[in-house]
Amino acid sequence: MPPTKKTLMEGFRLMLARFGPRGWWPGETPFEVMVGAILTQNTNWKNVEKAIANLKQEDILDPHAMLGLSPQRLASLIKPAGYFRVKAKRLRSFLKYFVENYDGSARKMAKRDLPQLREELLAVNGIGPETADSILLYALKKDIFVIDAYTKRILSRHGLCAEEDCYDDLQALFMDRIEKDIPLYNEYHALIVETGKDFCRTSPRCAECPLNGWNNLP
DNA sequence: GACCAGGCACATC
DNA sequence: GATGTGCATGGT
Repeated sequence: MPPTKKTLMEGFRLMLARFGPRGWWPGETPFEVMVGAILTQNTNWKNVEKAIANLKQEDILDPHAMLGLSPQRLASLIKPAGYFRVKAKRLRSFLKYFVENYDGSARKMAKRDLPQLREELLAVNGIGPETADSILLYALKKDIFVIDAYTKRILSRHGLCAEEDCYDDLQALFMDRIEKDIPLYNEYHALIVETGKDFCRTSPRCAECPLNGWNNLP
């Protein structure tokens, strides 16, 4: 039932042919990517953009500056992204970690190796596996494959994973098979999100699904 | 007005 | 260990 490398790469090819390169992550700096990764938890990206625009407007899209805001002020600025109270708290947890350990420098942070960084990030309140891996791959250019709800749904609809598979199972499914290639990891996840927004919601064969025929399902 | 969106922590059994 | 629930805005 788990896919072969060939199957995984065929899925990638199909999605890329449909959508083209997605140019992820949408963000001008590694820090903006980190902030976006927390703000987009269970939230539409359009809403995150509004929140980030507010931070830019105030000229405080900077780890030290953001940490200097009161929690209430921070929450009011990120309001459009939803869950603004919890996310203000989560952002502050991350900012505290980032400033205390790396002086708010993504370049310094990136010098550490992947396993250590992943462990550190997962220890920060409000950062789970998807957020940690998004920061690692898209902000710090580490070789880690990002899994999300779409990934599971798409694989499951196409008979390529079990319904009960967890985050780590699915991550291993990809990383044990496809080349260790950061641009490929980047694009593959982005294409899964693009596909998942409109397809594979209920059946593997919606009329316009770019993955029709994948894994030779009837 | 229901439903969904690029999750996560915490309570409870 | 599995399951349920709160968190909240904005678009369709």
